[in-house]
Amino acid sequence: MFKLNKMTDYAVVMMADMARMTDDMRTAPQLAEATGVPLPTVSKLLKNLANAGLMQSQRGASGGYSLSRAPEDISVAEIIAAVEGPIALTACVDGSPDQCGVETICAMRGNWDKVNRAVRGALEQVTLADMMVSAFEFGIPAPAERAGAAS
Amino acid sequence: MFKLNKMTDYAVVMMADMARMTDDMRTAPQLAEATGVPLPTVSKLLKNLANAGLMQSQRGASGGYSLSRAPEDISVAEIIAAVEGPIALTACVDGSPDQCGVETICAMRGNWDKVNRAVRGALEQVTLADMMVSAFEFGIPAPAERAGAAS
DNA sequence: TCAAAAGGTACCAGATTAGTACTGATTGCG
DNA sequence: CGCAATCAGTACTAATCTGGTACCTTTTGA
Repeated sequence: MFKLNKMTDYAVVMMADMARMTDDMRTAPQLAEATGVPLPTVSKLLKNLANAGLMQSQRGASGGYSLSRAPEDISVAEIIAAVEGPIALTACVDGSPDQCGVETICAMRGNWDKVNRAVRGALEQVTLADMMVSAFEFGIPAPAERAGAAS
Repeated sequence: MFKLNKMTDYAVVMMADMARMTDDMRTAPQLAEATGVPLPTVSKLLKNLANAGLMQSQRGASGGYSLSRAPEDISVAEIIAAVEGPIALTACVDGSPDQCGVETICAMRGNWDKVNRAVRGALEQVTLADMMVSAFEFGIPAPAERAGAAS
């Protein structure tokens, strides 16, 4: 299905949630409360996002996290990369030299790079700001509507 | 990581292999031999590809499979869709009504559709013919080359 | 009628993921 | 100074998913 990890889904939701209140810092428990994602998971995700430079963290009492950039400047590609590692469709294309024992297959691996580039390019076009638009500006689509097409 | 299933990888390899000899029909055992992919797996994949209309199957003795279209007319998107189901990055976007119990998350699900469309569009640009080019025309890229770059 | 090949279903083992728990490090505040 | 709140990191477990296998049925040409 090509589905991305639930983690990435969470990450985008969390960042979108933070994007709505950029002024103040938010703690992991606050975000867990706001999104409904279990706290340990939120904490882990925030750590990854901070390491990737998408968030700034402030340690100590009254610390917390905040977006390091404007939502328009954060692409979905970056979020995915932060949570799941570099965006690549096959296991064989990055780093690991010889884990695929089948020659005929490996002969084609280089071509997956085209696909990777295409996908990465597409994901870089979509920003965090894009992900917020309809939900918070145009209202949430009615449940009946979602049930038919996309829930 | 965003990696696609090994199945899809196999599928592309198999189809590319078949594309090189469109004249005659090929059987599952032949393809398994040629690609090094275990026979039962090949068989399962061929079935899916045939159901998706990417291949034509001929039952009975001296039967087999053949591509139903020219390699230039088969997109990677189609192959992925045939093997892994419809291309959608989240589990929640197609069909299933209420499997995500978190409201805040679901409020944003509609926006993943943008990402899905972007990715699907990108994958539709890459054809099976594209996947064959360098491997069989320009030669296989050196392992050292791949190890360094090629994200 | 037989054998070869596709079509289908069910199942198992290994790998991966999501989630939890625990411990350590940093910093603001009383 | 020391406590408490918060981030940081590691290790572990349970559950899901994937890749692969086995077995049987159906079709069809010789």
